[in-house]
Amino acid sequence: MSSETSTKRSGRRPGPTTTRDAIAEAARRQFAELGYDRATMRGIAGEAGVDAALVVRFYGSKDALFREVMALPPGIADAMAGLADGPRATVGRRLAEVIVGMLEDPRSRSVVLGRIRSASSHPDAAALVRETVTRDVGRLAVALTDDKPETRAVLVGTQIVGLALARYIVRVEPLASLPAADVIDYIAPTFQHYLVGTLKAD
Amino acid sequence: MSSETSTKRSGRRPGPTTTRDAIAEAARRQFAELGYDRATMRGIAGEAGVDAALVVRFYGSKDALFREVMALPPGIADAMAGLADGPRATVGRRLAEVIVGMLEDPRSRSVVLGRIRSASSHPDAAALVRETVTRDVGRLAVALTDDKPETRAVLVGTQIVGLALARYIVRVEPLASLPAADVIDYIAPTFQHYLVGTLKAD
DNA sequence: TGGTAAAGTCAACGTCTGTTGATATCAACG
DNA sequence: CGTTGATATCAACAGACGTTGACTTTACCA
Repeated sequence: MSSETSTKRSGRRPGPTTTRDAIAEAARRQFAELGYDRATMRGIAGEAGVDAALVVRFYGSKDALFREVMALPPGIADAMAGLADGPRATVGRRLAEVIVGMLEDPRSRSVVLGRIRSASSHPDAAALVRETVTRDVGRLAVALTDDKPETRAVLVGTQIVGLALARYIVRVEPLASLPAADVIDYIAPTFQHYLVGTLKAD
Repeated sequence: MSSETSTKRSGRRPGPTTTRDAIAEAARRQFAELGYDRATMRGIAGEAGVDAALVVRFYGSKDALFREVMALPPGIADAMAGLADGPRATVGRRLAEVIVGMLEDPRSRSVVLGRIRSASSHPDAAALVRETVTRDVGRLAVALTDDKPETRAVLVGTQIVGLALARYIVRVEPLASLPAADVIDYIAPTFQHYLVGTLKAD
C-alpha cells in the first residue's frame, strides 16, 4: 500500500474504477435487465451510489448515456471478422462459439441484451441492432460467398436475436437452463446453413 | 336508413363495430407499434376517438386491457395443431407458411408483435410469449417426435421471434422488404431441421 | 312521458419521469 | 492562505402517466 495510492483518473488501464465507470456499469446492468424505458436515471444513480444529477453531469442526458454505454466491446467485431479465415466447413460452429461466448460473458452480455431489449421500444436502440447485423455479420457473409451475402447475414441475425430473446429475456425452458455447449451444438448447423448452404432448398 | 338502424351492441357477429371494439383495435395497434410502456391510455383513447376514462370504464386497467386485447386469434393454435397430420418431409415448409401468413395478416400480426415488443419490458407479456412457444409449438413437436420435443419446440421458437423482431420491429434490410414467399423459402429448412432433423450434427 | 341505466366527458389526484440551477465539499496549486 | 475547478448533493420544475369521481348526455323501456 505504498506507491500508486491516489485516485487520479488519468490512467486508461482497467484497474482503478472511477465513479464514472461505476455509473456506466450500473447503467449497463439496468438497461439490460429493464430495457431503456424502465431503467431510470434515479435507479441507475442509486445502484452506483450517487445522485441522479451527477449522471447528467457526466453523460449529458439519458439518451447519450445509453449510446455511450452500449458501445460494443471491440473484441466482438474482430472475432467475427477473423472467422472468415478458418475452414468453411466449420464456420457455423465457430460463429456459434463466438455468439454464445459473447452472451455468456457478463460484460458483453449486458450490452447485447440492453440493445435487444431496448430495440423493442427505443428507435435508437433498434438502429444499433440493425447496424450491427448488417455491418459485422454482413462483413463475414461477404467474405464467405457471393450469393446474396446480405440476405444470409440478416438470416443469421434473426437466429442470434431470437436466441438472445428466448434464452435470456423471455427465458423459455429448457433453453434458458441449457449448458452453453449444448446451445452451441444446436444452433451451429443453422448458422452453417445460412452462411454457406443452399439458401432456397433443403 | 329505415330498418336495422340502431347501434344495439348485442349481436356477437363481427359486423357492427362497437366503441368497445374500436378501443380494442386501437389498443392492438399501439401496443404492436410502441410496446406496452410507450403505448398510453390517452393515446389509445385518442385513436379510438374517445376519452381515456372510458377505456378504464370498459377494461378496468391498462394491464387488463393488454391481456384482453392480446389474446391469440383461435385460428392460429388450430392451424399449428393440424400441421402434424401432413407429411413429415414438408412440415417445416408448412409451418413456415403458417407463421409468415400469421405475420402478414394485419389482424394477427398486431397481437404477435404487441406480445414480442412488450415482452422485452413487461413481465406479463414475456409470460405470454413463453406459454405460446411451449404450449402451441410444443404440442406440434410432441406429435412429431420423441427425441427432445421441448428443446426442438423452443429452437423453433427462437427462429420465430427472431424473424418477427428482425423483419417487423428492427426492420433489417433486405429482410424487411422481402416478399413473403421468399421468407418462407428461407426459413422453411430451419424449421424442418429443428423439428425432425438430427439435432446435434450437421 | 318519465325514469333509469349505460355511454361518454371533464377536471383533478398523486406519482414518477428527465433535467436544471444553486449550493456544498474537497483536493490541488499559486 | 486563497482561489479554482472538479466532484457531488439537494430541492425543485414542468410534463406525462394511470386512475378516479363527479358530471352530462344519450337511448331504451315501462
